[in-house]
Amino acid sequence: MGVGGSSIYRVRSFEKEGYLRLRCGVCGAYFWSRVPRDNCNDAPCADYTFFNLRIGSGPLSVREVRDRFLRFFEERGHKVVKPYPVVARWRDDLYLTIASIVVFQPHVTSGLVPPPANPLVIAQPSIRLEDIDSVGYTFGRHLTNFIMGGHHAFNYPDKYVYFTHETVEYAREFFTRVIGVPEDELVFKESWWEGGGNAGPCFEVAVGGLEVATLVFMMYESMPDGTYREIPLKIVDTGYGIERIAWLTQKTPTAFHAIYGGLLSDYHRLLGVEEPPEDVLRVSVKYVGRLNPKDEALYARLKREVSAELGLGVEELGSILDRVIKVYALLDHVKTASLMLSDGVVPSNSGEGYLARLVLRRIFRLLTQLGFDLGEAYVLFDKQIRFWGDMYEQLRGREGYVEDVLRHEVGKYLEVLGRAPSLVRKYLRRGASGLSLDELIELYDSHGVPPEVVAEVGRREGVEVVVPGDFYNRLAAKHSRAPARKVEERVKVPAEVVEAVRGLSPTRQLFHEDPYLREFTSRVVKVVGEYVVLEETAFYPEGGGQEADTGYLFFGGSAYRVVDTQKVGGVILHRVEGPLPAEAAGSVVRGVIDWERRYKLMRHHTATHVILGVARKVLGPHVWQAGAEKSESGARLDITHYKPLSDEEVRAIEDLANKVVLEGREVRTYFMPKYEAEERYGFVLYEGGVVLEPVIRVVEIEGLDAEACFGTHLRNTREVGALKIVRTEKIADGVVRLEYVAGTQVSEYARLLEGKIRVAEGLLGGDLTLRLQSLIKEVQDLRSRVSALRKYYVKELVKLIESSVERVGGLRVSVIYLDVVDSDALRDVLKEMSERYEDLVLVVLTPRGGGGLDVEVSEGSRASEAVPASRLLSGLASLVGGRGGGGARHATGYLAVGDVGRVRELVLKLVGGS
RNA sequence: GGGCCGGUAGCUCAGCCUGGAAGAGCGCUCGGCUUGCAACCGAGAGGCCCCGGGUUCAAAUCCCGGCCGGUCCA
Repeated sequence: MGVGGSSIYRVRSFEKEGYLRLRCGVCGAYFWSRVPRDNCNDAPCADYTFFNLRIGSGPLSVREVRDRFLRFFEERGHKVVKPYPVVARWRDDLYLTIASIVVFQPHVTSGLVPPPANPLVIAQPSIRLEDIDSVGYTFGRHLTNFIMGGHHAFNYPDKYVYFTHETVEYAREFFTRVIGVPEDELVFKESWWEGGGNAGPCFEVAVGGLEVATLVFMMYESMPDGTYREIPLKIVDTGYGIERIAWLTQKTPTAFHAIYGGLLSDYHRLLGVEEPPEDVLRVSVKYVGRLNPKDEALYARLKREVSAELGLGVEELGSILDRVIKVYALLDHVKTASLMLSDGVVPSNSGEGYLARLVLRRIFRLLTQLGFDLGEAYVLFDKQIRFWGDMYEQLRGREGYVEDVLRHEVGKYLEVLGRAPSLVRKYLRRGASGLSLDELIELYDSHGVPPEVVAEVGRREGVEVVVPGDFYNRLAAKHSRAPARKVEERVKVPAEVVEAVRGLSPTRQLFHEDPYLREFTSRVVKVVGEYVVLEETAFYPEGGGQEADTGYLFFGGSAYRVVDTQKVGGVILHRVEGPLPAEAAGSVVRGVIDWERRYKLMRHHTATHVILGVARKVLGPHVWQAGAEKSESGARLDITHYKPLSDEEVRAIEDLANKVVLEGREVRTYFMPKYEAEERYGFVLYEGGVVLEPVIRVVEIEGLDAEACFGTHLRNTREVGALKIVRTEKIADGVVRLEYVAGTQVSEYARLLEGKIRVAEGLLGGDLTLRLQSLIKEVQDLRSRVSALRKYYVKELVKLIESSVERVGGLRVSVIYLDVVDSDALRDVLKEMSERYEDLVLVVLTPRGGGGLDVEVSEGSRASEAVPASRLLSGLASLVGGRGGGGARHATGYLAVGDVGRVRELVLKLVGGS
């Protein structure tokens, strides 16, 4: 395939059309152009000059560019593939669809599954949040959502489609003929692409300072040591920036004008921001290609230079740009959030939900800065949904959900902001002056209070808070030491066993052919220690959230208990108690599974599909499985939902689920090509997890649910018997857990409840409710009696103290011994007495385990000056042994003697002697 | 999934760093002042200091482990 060295960049078209290989005077990269030029024609090396080009196509909308792009490649033998959701549910290493190739990773790129067509073309809505800070400032070069036009060819060792030459020729032809870019303006810059563990050379295609496409030739795997290894599959991975191309053809001052059309004016009007004169934008846009406005110094320079050129005040220009950039950012962010939400993302504090919240919070912050009432934010979403509804079909019909979630998120955001002032004041109070960077970071990191808000509160408190310009960079630096640790798969089968069964042919899965099969015979393939491999088996191996089967293997007149079943590759391993003799290999065994256990598992598994399908119906299509577990005794299912379930909702789910059970819907299981299944059922298929096989097993409950699932299921929902939700709980923000039981476990559960009630009634001696009522009354009576007695106790105590007072050196001293202690009442008395008599020294002794005495010393204010309580106590302790301490008016401790009389004498002596 | 912050009266929180008699404001109850209300003045009730272990003479406070909430980052 002619791969290797830099020759990969020498493609036929360049030679044929007379392109020159040149070097950029700014960035030093090599590039190809038909005419000599000093730079690579891409920002930031070049200014935007595309406004001055004559583009043959005339102005094209985003939709028109997309359609032309698809048609162009369709006419050249590419099959058009329908776009995928922006939330990458088919991947567990990525939350968002960040490029068209993501749609085919990792199942196709790794070679496990053939692509749906080859070559193919797709216009994939994509979301990238890493440049979210720049959105608006660059007038549209950065966007958080865009349509990536990708044509892809997958070259296998035994099937070659096309590679570099054709790819470059397609690009040349598309841009010159379909879009009508003058060929002399077309530049192909040599570059290197890396991502997702793969790498390869690429061309960046630039026109008039604008990069409009990237042509990647994925051919290496990035190794951990930084080197590359060639992979057997060579992939053409291209990305055409549909929005940028539309901008190029429309030559509007910003990409937002080109993309959002009439929405732009609507947003200005709604947000109360005046549209700036066109020359302000025209002049500014020339600079934003070159100056990165995220850098504050460069943004300031941009304002200076633009205002000089226009003869406007820097201040005036600055305030225009600051506001209009926020409008642009809002157009972009609201569209991104709408796409994410309508794909069913539930905002949360983890997972993809967090990314949705991140975008929403930025929106709220921008709106607040523009003085817009957050309560009205939905209007902005509504506009976008209407505007884009016929181009992005997932947006339609989700308005209610978007509005509801939005209201909910605004509420949460306002709550955080509401907490901000007191929080900031707290930080201000404890510091000497102002706030340190660490404190600012902590406020944002731990409490979600952005530094602007901190500064604002600080101002109102009369404290100047300095926010460093690179705050967010510093924050990121603080977080960079947190490598995402790979979740370690729990190893359930020892490595040497895995090694020993490698290469064995897959076990025939009788449990799929007939999930009701309880007994079978099979030849033994291999015995590895306590593990047995059979040719075929009805034992279900743990997987798909269903526990492993147990049972018996019968061999040579003995029964061997199967305690666990696991699957390694396609080989099923039975772990038996008491090893099977090695000579069993080759002979026939009889297997019997523990049917009662298995049937309970099947009931709970099918019940789980029912509950999920029903929850989606009751709560809405944003409900996704976030985890599940089925056991013999019950099952639980975690679903994404943005608020806790009400009792009514739980009841509705339970009722509808039982209705589905009663209706006796068929549960069908079949194997189906992956793409056909996705087309038919959508990505709800992957509720239980991602499947990396060309043919997937689909379990479908008629009219309710279809999931890719490995588990064993009932034939009909009627067999579930009955369903009872026994508990719901919010396990994380945006995730609700449902626990339920099915079939005979419902009666088991009822029995459990009954048992509890019976035990309680046994303890109470009668009817639960009646006895509780009378008990409560009894407790109340006892309480009032106790408080009456306590008053008496207090009075007696006071009498005791007063009658035992001895005068020593101008102070009253009382040493009393109590063997029944009501410590709350005692403390009250001590406090009161020491306040009443300022010359009182009061020592209370109570018995302590081991023969010693607990001591509490309480003194009036004057007494405490003469003989501080703690000194008195330590004096005692040093004489008789013990420890203790406290303050001048109160001290506690213990003494190592039990002789009250002796202690009394010592106290009198100590007080008198001081 | 990980980091950080928090959980004390009905509510909002202080006290925790540096262990020694559980606090404030609002709300509540009663009384005073008022034609009445609000305000004001006075008195009072209200606490498993999230749970479980540990250290200590002594834990709201220190240590360990949980639970719950918040937040930031993947």
